[in-house]
Amino acid sequence: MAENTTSGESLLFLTDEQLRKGIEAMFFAYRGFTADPDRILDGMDYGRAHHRAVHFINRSPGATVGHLLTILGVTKQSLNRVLRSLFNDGLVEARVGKTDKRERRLHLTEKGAALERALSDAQRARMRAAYRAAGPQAVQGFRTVLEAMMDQDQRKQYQGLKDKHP
Amino acid sequence: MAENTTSGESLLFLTDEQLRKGIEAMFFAYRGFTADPDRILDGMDYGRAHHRAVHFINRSPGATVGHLLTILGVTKQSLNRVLRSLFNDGLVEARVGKTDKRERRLHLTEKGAALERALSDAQRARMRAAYRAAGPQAVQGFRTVLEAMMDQDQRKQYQGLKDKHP
DNA sequence: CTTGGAATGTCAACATAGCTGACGTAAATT
DNA sequence: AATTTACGTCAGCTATGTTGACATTCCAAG
Repeated sequence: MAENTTSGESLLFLTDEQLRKGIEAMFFAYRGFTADPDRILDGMDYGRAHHRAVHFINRSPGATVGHLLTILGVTKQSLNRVLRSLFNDGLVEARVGKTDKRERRLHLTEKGAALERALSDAQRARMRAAYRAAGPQAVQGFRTVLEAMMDQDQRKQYQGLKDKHP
Repeated sequence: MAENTTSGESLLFLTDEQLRKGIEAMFFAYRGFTADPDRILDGMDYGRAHHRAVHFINRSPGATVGHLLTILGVTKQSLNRVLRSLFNDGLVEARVGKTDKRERRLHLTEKGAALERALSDAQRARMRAAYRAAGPQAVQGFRTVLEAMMDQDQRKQYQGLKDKHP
């Protein structure tokens, strides 16, 4: 074995050059990742922020505004602008909380669900193609590295994302 | 084998739920990915756009403005605003092209290189930690999936990024 | 040699999506 | 009754993107 090893394992994947390539891969891949939904949203009065809101409302129906705020990591003023337009256009509706009437539980309307479907179909199609081309083994690694790249809090939110929420 | 298979290979990794988790992983991971440089830039008069410019100028010293434009995928007006401030602050300098005098070949100054180092050190540190935690096998998969997720053009740019350019 | 087009800069105007700060209201909690 | 929480909103600012129009310089081809 001519390679530089530590405890039997090559560390060549930790060179600055390799890390740099990883950084650039993230940059270019993220562009691809958002390209298709962006194309759909372009022309409508919506943008990436609306996409994210609709995505997570669909993902956690009945989520409160506060919950959405922590997931998206933006200010309430910023989110509110987005939600307002989604309300006005009838894509999202808010139901007053049962136990706590201050809360507004968010739900997609049929129209909102349709947009969400269009957006996520496009995004999933790309993801599916990439997954299929790369194979299950690679996908496993992909997910592992991404998870390791998150902040603590983000990782928790990510992992706890199946629960319909608090 | 109790799993659903096609040509001997489980396709469970292509379910909508798996794809959705992949999408969300990209979302949260990208936040982590940019968090550290953003923290450094915050307070200076610079933002993510400056980071990207400095990164790619460092990566391909002598690159022309046009080259940078195609890599970054923004308009010249947008890039110009960024470059102007980098010039004014003495982080980047432009040398007139030897053969084609219309071109401006971009280079980092010592000061610019210092900022680039600070930013990329931070970003690489996170990447390194993630890589180390995930292991070489996972990193391989990570890169494979990301590459498959890019657009054609982006992939070419990504792959050809070692060349010091035309 | 002239001319067309390429590489670049720049002015102006605008949109999106983030931010801070301040204030208001209703409902829950103490 | 007083305080805190959840949410909304007004106002203003910043960063980064966009179009469109126009000028300069210079290479390259007719």
